[in-house]
Amino acid sequence: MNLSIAINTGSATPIYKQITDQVRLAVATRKLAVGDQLPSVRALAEELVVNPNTVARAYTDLAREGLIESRAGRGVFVTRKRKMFTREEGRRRLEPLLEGLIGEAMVMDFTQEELRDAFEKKLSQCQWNFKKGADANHE
Amino acid sequence: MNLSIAINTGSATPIYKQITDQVRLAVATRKLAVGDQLPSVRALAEELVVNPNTVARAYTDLAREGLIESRAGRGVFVTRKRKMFTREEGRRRLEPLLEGLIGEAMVMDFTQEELRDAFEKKLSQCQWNFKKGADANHE
Amino acid sequence: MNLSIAINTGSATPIYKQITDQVRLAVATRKLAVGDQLPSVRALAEELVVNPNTVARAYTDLAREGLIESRAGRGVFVTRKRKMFTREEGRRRLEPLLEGLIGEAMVMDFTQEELRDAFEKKLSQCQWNFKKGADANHE
Amino acid sequence: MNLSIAINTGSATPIYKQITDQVRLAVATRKLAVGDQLPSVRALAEELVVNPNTVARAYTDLAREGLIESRAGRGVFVTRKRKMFTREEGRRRLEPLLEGLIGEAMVMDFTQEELRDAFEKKLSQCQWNFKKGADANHE
DNA sequence: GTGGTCTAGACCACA
DNA sequence: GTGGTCTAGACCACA
Repeated sequence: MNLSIAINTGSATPIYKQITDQVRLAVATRKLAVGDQLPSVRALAEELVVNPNTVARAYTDLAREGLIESRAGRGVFVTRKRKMFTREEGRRRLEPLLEGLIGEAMVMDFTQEELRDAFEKKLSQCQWNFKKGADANHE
Repeated sequence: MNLSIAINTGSATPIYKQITDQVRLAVATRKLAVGDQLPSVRALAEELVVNPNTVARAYTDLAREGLIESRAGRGVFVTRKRKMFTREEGRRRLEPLLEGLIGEAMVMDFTQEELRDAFEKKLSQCQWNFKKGADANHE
Repeated sequence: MNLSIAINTGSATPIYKQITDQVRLAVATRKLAVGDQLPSVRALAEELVVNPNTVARAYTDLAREGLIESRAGRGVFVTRKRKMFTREEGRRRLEPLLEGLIGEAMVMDFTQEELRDAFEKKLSQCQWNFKKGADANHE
Repeated sequence: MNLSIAINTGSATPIYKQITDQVRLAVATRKLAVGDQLPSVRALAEELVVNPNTVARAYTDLAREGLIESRAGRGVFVTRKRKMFTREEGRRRLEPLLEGLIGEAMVMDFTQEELRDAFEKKLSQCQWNFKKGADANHE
């Protein structure tokens, strides 16, 4: 299992969110592929030294997003990504993240160029569906 | 005082954060200049019909960032913004926000191009210091 | 607050699901209108004699569906219903419920007519968006 | 033995339930008649490549419903389906399923008409006893 | 041994 | 007083 997650207990972002964010990123960067099994709730909890409930919470969130699927008695698996949300909803959910990112960069005296560079650099590490309309068959 | 803040009580973003974000933006876009006075905690709380604690919390955050300064008995003023974070620290803090944004964009079925467009569009709406240190010669 | 929820602790359906189902139905039958406040997590937990976490879990699910919105320090409110999910996803989620309903009716020796009657009767008590395309302005 | 069961290990529905559902459907659609023999627990487990416990669990459920009967040393047979629930009990058990279906349909942005269509479509794919007691004269 | 649900109770963020 | 997060630990469903 090539999934390595790092938790920062001192951070303001809740642990469960750190987990979901990193799993999503692992999928985006192809570190996790469709069909791959994730560590069991208990195993990951032990590894990260957090409560199993916290890991379960993260997994539940990811499952609700359709990114993973948990099968009782068998484990948790990465699923084929489906188009779940409307365009509208997607935009609505992205907005505060964009504003938060830009606001934070501003506060920390980044220039627009620096922020753009950081953004592009991160983006270049990811390889999720490139082409517009690749999911066109999903209404 | 040309500061106009709009609070959306229906929003998921906490009120105190709506205030800090808008003050920061007002400074970034030069709607507020160094030395300008902000409304008092009580005055703003009354104007926005929110709890004074909430305004106080926002002002405290802004003061900690070095963006405003509260001078006892005289009021609250926009101050020279000091650099609080090293580049290194800044990047470390930006990282999870970038990752969160990208992960969410993937889940929301955006393509990389669409995310980039949304990012650039948002960025173009801001007009904060383009060049490093542009703030410095402002005092 | 005209919301009355009845929990059956003996049932196979988890408590949190009984809560979400009944809140959804209350919205569908217009017992709850947009903007209405739901009982606080603690209040409902006390009323139903269940753990606050269980109520919180139900509220979290409903919030993720976009049916309600919880505002820290203020309470939980019914929101304007938005189109969140793609048609595709909607169908996918409805399928097992339809199959479960029909299968259960079959096992219990209902005739198709009886099931249809029960279905239509329940449906007639609901009054959510009637017209096709009422949500057309979304996407 | 014209019984063919297809297991979807990727599905959210537990395997044991996939089995019971398909056996019930086979009986309802007359693919399985009273007196027909079902594969043994071990044989079916091997055929489906699932844990024998899982098949046993499914058979136990079906036996409890009175749909099949396991005769020691001889095998498992389809038996006359006895009515296990009174109308009253039946309706009580159907209620939450109906409410769950309708609530979910609303959340998924279906109109009442669309839900009705989906319901009728699904119903038309089943061919269980149309008339009350049609089962009785089958023995 | 898997994951899912629930309780009891602590502590924090927000208003 | 709101809701949100996390822990510890029990018990159940499933394989």
